[in-house]
Amino acid sequence: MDGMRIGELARRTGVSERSLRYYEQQGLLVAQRTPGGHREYPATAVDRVVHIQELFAAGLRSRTINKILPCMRDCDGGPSETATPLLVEELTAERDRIDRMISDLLRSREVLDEVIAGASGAAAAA
Amino acid sequence: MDGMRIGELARRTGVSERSLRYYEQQGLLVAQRTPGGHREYPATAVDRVVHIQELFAAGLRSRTINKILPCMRDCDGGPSETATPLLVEELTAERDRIDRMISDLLRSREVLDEVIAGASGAAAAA
DNA sequence: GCGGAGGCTAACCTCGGTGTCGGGTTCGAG
DNA sequence: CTCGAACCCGACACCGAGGTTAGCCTCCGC
Repeated sequence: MDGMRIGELARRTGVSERSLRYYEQQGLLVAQRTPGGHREYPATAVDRVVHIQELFAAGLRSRTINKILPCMRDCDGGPSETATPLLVEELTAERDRIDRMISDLLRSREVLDEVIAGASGAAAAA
Repeated sequence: MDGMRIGELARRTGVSERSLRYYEQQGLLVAQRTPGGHREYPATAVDRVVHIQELFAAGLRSRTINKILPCMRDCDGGPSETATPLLVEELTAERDRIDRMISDLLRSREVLDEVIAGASGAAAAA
């Protein structure tokens, strides 16, 4: 129920051990250490890692996640820090970046569709 | 009117010499060589580079562009190769990949919006 | 033929998350 | 106590378009 080591956390979250160590290196995840130096995670770490994964999946960089995490409630059970307007601004900028990527990709798809249509037409004509 | 070297092509297209050499390395652009080894481009290269740029701007990778280019008419004045069904299939796969990226990003934006909403709410509550 | 502008190649760096490898250490069951 | 599994850390590879540097060579006008 309580402590687990990195292997089990990896198994439970589906995240590789490598990534978990990376998260720690980036300050996203903290771990107690056994006297021998092995990482020891509390049960709440599972949820935290899941949160981190969601944010990574959202295309955010570790630096950004680092700022967001302390503001998320029910992330670690701890009291959520107050979100500064600056943070909100940064997150909004981040969302705009994603918006731009989406419209770029939509345009990509259009171009590709045109090419496909042209290619199909050529094939049909030949 | 006819031949030009890499510097002029770069100037006319606004693409760096480095990129032009990269395009050649990727098989997107061919160049004659002078006896001394300098690249010699025909006037039509300008249009071709512009096409390449459009496709890059559309977010396509060089590998994809490499497949598309020979099928585009009025690209180089040459006869457009007949699009094989295989190519159409590959392009369609590429479009599906882009579609997946788009839906991933849409979900990402949702997640981010939730975080922003939460953060704003926390700030408002504080 | 000389000099400067322009071109050539090869090679390293960027960014960021993660796979992978290697060599050393620790844990825990038997 | 011993052995194997699990863990530690550091470091390199990767992807992709292209910036940048270094050292050498070519082109062309004078």
